Amino acid sequence: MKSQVKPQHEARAKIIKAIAHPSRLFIIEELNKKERCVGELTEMIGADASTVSKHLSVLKNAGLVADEKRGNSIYYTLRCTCIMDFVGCVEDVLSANAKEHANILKSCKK
Amino acid sequence: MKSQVKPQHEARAKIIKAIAHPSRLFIIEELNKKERCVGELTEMIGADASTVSKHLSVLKNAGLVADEKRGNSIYYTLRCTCIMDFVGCVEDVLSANAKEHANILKSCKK
DNA sequence: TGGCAATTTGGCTATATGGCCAAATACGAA
DNA sequence: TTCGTATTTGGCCATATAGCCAAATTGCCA
Repeated sequence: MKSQVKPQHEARAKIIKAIAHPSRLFIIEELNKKERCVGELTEMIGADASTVSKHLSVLKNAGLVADEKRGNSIYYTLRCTCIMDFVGCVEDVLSANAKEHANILKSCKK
Repeated sequence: MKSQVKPQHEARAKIIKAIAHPSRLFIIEELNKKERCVGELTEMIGADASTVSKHLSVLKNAGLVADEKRGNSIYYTLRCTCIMDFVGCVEDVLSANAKEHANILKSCKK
């Protein structure tokens, strides 16, 4: 790989990796609707608070969310809503996969 | 997490995880330009052919690329070009992060 | 058929990740 | 200051991933 290209791809992969987890995807979608504090997200996800906190720190390190302390909770917000567009693209892939799978099944029955 | 929501997020995360690797991002970008066989990609990336082959199978399993045998090579093509739009979004995040980082440095100097 | 080139698979190791628990920290309120 | 709540951090284990090498496979072509 051209030497210059690699760090660029590594930086991008880091961001995408931060998104690539079921709970973190869920968090991103929730934060797209409205800001949430750790406790709320923890309850919605149903995992240990420490686990959710770590997910949030992954998202924060990637620059995808911001946090703000208010009262005695910390509220997280989504910094880049264009991520949600991407979820649409992923859904397209999923439905294309499902369709293809159905076709394979159909051709087996022939 | 609502029981119904989880499998959906797992399916999405699987796809995104497949994209979240520097070499695989590189492959996706190359295939967006034109189809390529394993040997070409291997040379461009500079890793072992078996490694590149495994990356391609990850992408294929996710339904992101398709392969077609021609001559005695196997050519891979990108199935969903909307992924490239997403890379633009990731770049936005990266440049926002860079900007913020610069601001922090600036405020330290004050 | 036999050999060659392209690709994939299996096996192994090193490293990274996700999860829980327990403990530490931060901070508002009494 | 002391208590209590919210959140984060550290430690640990189980699992997943990336990489290389070696070996197996596939299919073209002499």
